Amino acid sequence: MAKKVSLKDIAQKAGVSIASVSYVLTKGNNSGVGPELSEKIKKIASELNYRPNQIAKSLQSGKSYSIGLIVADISNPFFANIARIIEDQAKKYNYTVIFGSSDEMASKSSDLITFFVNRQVDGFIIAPAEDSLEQIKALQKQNIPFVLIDRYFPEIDTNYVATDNFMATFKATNKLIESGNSEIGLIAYNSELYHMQERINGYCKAIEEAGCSPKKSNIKKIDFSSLKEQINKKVDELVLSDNPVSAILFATNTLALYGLKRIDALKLKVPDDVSVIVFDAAEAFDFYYCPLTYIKQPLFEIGTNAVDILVDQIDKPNKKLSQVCIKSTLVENESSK
Amino acid sequence: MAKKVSLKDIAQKAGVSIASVSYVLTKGNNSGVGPELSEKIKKIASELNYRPNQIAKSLQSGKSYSIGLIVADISNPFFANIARIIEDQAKKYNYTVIFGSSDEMASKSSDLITFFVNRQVDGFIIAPAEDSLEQIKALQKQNIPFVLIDRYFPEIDTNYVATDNFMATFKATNKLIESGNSEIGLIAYNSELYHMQERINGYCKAIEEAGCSPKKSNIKKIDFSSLKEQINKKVDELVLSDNPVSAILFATNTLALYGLKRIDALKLKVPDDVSVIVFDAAEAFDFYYCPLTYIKQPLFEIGTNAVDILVDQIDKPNKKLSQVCIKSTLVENESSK
DNA sequence: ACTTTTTATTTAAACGTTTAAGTAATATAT
DNA sequence: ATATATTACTTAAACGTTTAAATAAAAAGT
Repeated sequence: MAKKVSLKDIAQKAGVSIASVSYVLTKGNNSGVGPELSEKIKKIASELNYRPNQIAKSLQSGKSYSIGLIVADISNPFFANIARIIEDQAKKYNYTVIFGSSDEMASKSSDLITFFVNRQVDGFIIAPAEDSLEQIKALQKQNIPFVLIDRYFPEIDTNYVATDNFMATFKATNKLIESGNSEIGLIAYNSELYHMQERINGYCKAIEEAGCSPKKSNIKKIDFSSLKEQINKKVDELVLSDNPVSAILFATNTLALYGLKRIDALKLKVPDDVSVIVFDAAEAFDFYYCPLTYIKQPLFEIGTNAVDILVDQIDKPNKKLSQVCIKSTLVENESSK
Repeated sequence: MAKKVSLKDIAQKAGVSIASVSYVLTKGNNSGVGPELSEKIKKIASELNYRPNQIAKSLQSGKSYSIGLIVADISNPFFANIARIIEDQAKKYNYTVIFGSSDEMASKSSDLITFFVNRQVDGFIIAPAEDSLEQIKALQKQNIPFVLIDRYFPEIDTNYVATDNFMATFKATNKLIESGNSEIGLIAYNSELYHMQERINGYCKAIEEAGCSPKKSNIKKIDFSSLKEQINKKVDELVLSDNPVSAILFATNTLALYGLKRIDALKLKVPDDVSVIVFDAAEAFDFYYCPLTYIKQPLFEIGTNAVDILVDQIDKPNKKLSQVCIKSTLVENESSK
C-alpha cells in the first residue's frame, strides 16, 4: 500500500510548518493563517489528494467516531434491518459502525465487547445476550457509553430502546381470545431475558383477564441453540395433545418460521385448524398462504433512537439515562380469525 | 468515559520505563526483560485491567486490522448472509469489519470508500455498484487492497470472487426449455454490471442453442431505483401479451419476490400457468405454495474466499491477483416443471 | 585483573494529528 | 518615537504504542 500523504508532506512542499497546514485544513478561513499561504496550502493539499488520517486524529482526540453494534446475528432479518437503520443514522453524525454477532452466547458477546473496546469504539449499541448482565455492568462501571436495544435488564439502570413487549403479546393474546380461541399456545425461547419474560407475561396476563389461568403445558420454551431440533416436538405437543390448542402465538419471527413449517407438514390449516399470530414481520411470511396477523415492531424508531441517545451520551457523559419503550402495533390479518 | 489505563500507568506503578512494559506485554517470555520484573509488570497490568489501545498500535504499525465491507444494502438477506460469513472469517484473522450500504449508487459508494479510507481500513471487500468502475480504478491506483464480490469488472484486473453467472442462467434456462417451455421471459435489472450482463447472456445462449433467437420483448429490465413501480408492468407484459411466456427466470431474488407477488395477484398458478426459476434462495420462498427451483449461490465460499484473499493481499502486497469464479448449483423443484 | 560478551533496562524517535505557548514582525496607539 | 497590541507563523508537547539504539551492570573469557 503506497504511503499516504500526511500533513508533513504538504508542509514540506509548501515550505511551512506542520502546524500551519493543520490550522488551514481544520480551521477553515479563520485559521489565523494568511490568505495567500492558506490558498497555497489548500492547493497543495488537493494536488496531493490529502486525506486526513482518522487514526491519528482519534489518538489525539480520544474519539474514534465509531460505534460497536452487537446483535445476536447480523444475518437475521430483524437485526439486519436494524443494522441498516443504525448505519444510516450513525452516518449523519459521522460515525462508523462496526458489528459483531453474539449468537446469543455470553462468551461471544464478551469477546466482542473486549475486541471493540480495544479498538476504542466511542460507544456500543447492544442487543444483550442471555447471561450477559455482568458484562453490561462492567461496561457501566468503565463508564463506556452504551444503549441496549430490543432487550434490557430491568435490574440495572441503563439506556435502552425497546418495544413494549408486554402490551404487544397482551393485545395479541386478547385478539386470539376474542376470536374465540380458548386454548392458546405460546412458543417462546427458553430465556431469562426480560423481553422474552415480558412477552410471556403479556400472554399470561391476557389469559388471566379472560378468567382462565395460563397452563404450563400451553407454554413451550425452546433453547436458542437447538431451535431446529426442538420446535417440531413442541408444536406437536401443542396441536396433537388430548386437549389441543386452537391458536398459537409465536414469540419471535424465527420461531414462527420453523413453527409454521411444522404446522404445514402436519397438514393443519391456518386459521381453520389453528390460528396464528407472530411477533415481528418478515419477508418470509409474504408468501404464506394465509396472511398472518403479526406484531409490528418499530424498527426505524428503535434504530434511530438508539443512535441519537448513544451519540448524545458520548458527547455529554453526564447526561441522564434515556429509557425508551415504543409501542408496537398489531397488524390484523386472516391468521388470527 | 473514564481515562483508560496505558502502558505509562503500568510503568509508573512498577517504577520502570514504558519500554520495559511494552516488551513484557508484547513479546511474552523472550522479551529480554528479567523474569521477576516481567512477573511484576504482568501482575500490575492485570490488576489495572490494562487493555492495549488499538488506535495507538494502528498509528504505529500503519495497520488498522479493519476491513471495509461495501454492499448494496446490508438489510438485503443476500448481503446480510454474506456479511455474517465475512464477519466470522475476518475474526479468525483478528480483523474487524465496518460496513456500509451503497444502495447501488456510485455516489454513495464513493463516499463510503473515502470515509473508510480515512479510517485507515487495511482493505475493502466490495460488491461494486453501477458506474463505480472509476472508483475501483482509483483504489487500484492508490494500491489499496480490495476484493470484489458478487460482481466485478472484466475490463480491469482485480481480485474478485463471484458466481459463474453465465453458466447459472444458462443451465436454468436450459432446464426451462427441457421442461417444454418455448417462450421464456427473463426479468433482470437494467444494469451494465457484468454479473447482470452475464446472467442475461447465459439466458440468451441457452435459447440460441435451442435453435431460437432470444426476443427482446421477452427480456425485461428494471431500474434498481424503481423496482416496485416497474415490476408489475413488466410481469404483465410477459404473461398477458398476445404471445405470453410460459416461464420466467428471475435474475435476482428481490426481483423474484416482487414478481411472484404480481403473478399471484394475477391469479396465475406456478408452474401450471407459468414456470419459474429464481436466482438465489431466500427465506421468503420457503412458504411459497409451489417449491421453487432456484440457483443456489455459494455464499459461504464467496465470503470466506474474499476474506482469505484480502488478508493475504494485505500481508503480501505484491501477491498476484486472485480471480475466483465459483459454480452455483441448480436446485430443482416443482416450479420449473 | 582487565577486556569482552551478555543481559537487563532505558532513552528517544517515530507514527500523524491537534493545539497551547512562543516568537518574530508588523500595525496601532500614545 | 516608543510602548502596546495584533498578526502570522513556528515550536514543541501530547495522544499510546513500538522498537532501534544507547547505557549500565553483570558474567564470562583471557
